[in-house]
Amino acid sequence: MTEKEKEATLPAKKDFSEWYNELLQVAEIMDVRYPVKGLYVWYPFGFTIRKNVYNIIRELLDRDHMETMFPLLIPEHEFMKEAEHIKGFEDEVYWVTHGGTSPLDVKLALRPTSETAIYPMYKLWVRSHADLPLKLYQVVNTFRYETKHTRPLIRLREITSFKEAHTVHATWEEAAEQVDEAIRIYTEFYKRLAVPVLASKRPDWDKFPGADYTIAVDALMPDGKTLQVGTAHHLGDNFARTFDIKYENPAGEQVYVHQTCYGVSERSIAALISIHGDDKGLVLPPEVAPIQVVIIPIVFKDSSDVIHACEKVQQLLQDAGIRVKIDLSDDRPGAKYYRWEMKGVPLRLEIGPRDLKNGVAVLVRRDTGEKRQAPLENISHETQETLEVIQSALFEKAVADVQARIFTCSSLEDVKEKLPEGIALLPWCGDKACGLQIEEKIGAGILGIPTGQEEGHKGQCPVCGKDASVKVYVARKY
RNA sequence: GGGGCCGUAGGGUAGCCUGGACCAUCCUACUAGACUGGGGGUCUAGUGACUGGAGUUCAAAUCUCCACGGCCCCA
Repeated sequence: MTEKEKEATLPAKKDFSEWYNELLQVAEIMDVRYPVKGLYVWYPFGFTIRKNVYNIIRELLDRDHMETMFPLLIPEHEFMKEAEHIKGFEDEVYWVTHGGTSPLDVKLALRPTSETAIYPMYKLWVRSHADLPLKLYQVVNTFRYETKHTRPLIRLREITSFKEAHTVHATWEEAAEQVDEAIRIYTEFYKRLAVPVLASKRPDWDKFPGADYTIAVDALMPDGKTLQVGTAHHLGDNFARTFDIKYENPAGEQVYVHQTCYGVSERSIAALISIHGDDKGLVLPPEVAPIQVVIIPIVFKDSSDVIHACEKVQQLLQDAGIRVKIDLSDDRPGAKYYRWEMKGVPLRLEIGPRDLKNGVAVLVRRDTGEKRQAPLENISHETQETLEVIQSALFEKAVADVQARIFTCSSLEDVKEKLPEGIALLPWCGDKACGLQIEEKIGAGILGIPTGQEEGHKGQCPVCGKDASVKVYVARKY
């Protein structure tokens, strides 16, 4: 087969958009053929990745959050309570208007997010300072009527996997601390996916509708655009006043609570796939790979001892807690290599008659292609160790890539030149008018002020020329 | 928000402008069998499609309109 024909299976990664769409299909993540715009179907293989990814976020949250589940439908009068919130979402809400053939007296919204479903109940649940803090989360689907270009896992009409946490605190300061904690949790979560993220405080005009402020984490995609993959919002007492959520403090006074909410979605999986994948297909970090090791028996006529050896190895690996599969299909070995490379299996193990004679197996890393022999006698230890090496190698490589694509700039021309590659760091005076002009002049967005940045003299604002005390991330956004 | 292009087996294409028969064609995929087997195998025999609706017509994959879906450009 010629090189050209091989490429026909999957476009090169440098053609990122085509590569992404095709990969979802060929690697069996999502089937994009569902006949409604913006809705897609999880293949079982993709869904297993999802399961593994969400197990991690659950593990992290379950340390001090409780999982819950609220209804999908929100009555109109609750949804319409918070003015800012409505303004932010009204254009993208689906409404249920009929029960059978009869019009409903009260229209029901399909949640675009769940604040207005949850907070009427929080009003009932929160009575005293002893009830606080309250930290709940749920993993649910949400609906947004996107009119722009929809894209699987990234811009959806049904977000199938929205993990949203909603916390209640006694004071504004405690809530602020929870927002920081949320960002720490997300950073750890993404590290487990081997995805480096940048945290920044969103500018005021880009915060969550109804929030005091928003801190978000972004991932840098291969095409140089950033993908917002997690947000944490300080809601102040805005929703508490709207939904009348109060507690009795030790002094016996009724006071409004302070709240936060924070979420991640299947965009996490979009980032995971895009950042690590290559021209041959998926590259999955061992943590989330549905199959961590695939064993390819190299069989000739009558080579039942090869099969037996493979089964024995499979058993050993399974006992060590490794997700392992033997490919016994009657394809040629080469065809199997390509198939499992497409599926992103981190480690391939080849065993043939030649290896048996030598008492070894051939180990092939998916991320580097590196091939080496390992003795069969301590195969499970070798495998385990290699998987760990791959996991951290993927993260380190991704971190280095992001670092190399953040550019310190001082002028708008400079930013324009650098943006196709990645992210710019630019001084900004903090004035909204200047910020909007920056965005307009370079045709990109201000992500925000990097968290942890110390204020001080950072140069001149490229618009008004005044002294700037902060630098902001600027990037082309999804 | 405005404009343009497109929709043919599971996937990729030809045919459409200029309506017509025949099993519509090729690559791939899938099914069955045989030979094979250390990087996408070969042969044989099969399976499978004109997005949906309305209109024009003796006749529609082809022309017209609407819907749904996809892609691109501009703001």
